[in-house]
Amino acid sequence: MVERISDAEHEIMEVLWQKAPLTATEVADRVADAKGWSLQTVKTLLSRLAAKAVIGTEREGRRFLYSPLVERDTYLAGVSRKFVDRLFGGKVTPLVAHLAEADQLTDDDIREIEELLRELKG
Amino acid sequence: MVERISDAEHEIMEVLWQKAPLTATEVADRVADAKGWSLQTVKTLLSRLAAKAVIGTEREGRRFLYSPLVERDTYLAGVSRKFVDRLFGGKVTPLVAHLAEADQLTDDDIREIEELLRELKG
DNA sequence: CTAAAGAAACTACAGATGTAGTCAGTAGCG
DNA sequence: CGCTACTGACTACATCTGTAGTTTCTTTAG
Repeated sequence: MVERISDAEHEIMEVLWQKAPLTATEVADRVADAKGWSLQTVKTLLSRLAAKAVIGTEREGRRFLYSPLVERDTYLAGVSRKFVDRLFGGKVTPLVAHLAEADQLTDDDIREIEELLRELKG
Repeated sequence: MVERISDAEHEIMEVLWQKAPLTATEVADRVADAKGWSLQTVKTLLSRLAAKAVIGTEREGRRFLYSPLVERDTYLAGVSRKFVDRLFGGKVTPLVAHLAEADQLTDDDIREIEELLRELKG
């Protein structure tokens, strides 16, 4: 089981999932727009992720290169599962129903999901 | 927007959503099986929820009766939305796809969701 | 060679969270 | 009427999170 990743840490992971390996400074540059964190904050988050063995480090001269050790898909699958378990007793239908009620499903979404389900059955 | 409810607090909410109003002791009894928390812990959680105005209190003699002030549906809708936004860019399809890949959708689930979608389309 | 700049390591610190313990008041039992 | 037990209020404390500051080492420019 992948260790819990906090919200801030998740932002860092998204950057690394998009491109890796990256140095701390490169990661900081890429989150700067969205979050405006200082370089130090990003380094702290990278350290914590490394401590959890969610990312790996590789020395390159006097700095480190960071890369994810966990696939985005693997992580998302785990988190989704926990989420659905905890809030919807493990059933996906009520979740979809909720999102639908809250008008968060467009017609396109519905078509996409239907197609996906057809494939699953096929 | 409903204030953030922590995991432990959520357990308490589930009890109150199932039946309310309840006294602190009653809530404690109902979570005891699942979580084994002390009465004091439950009281602390109830206080925190009350401080967040997620539950309301009503004096009954020398004790309090607690009831949810937020509907379960409302809460779930908000949380689901945040979840899907944060992890799947707001798209439900990839979430369903993930759950499906992880074999967390049974044939029955698929049929249920298909039916739901049919209804949504009217 | 020396000083500045960059990088990691270590330290900080307030607020949230999980999990209680203790204190003080009150209501009922004997 | 005094003591016991139940209840809420207040206090505690370690860990996690968000968000850095400070120190120390090293490399590179002048």
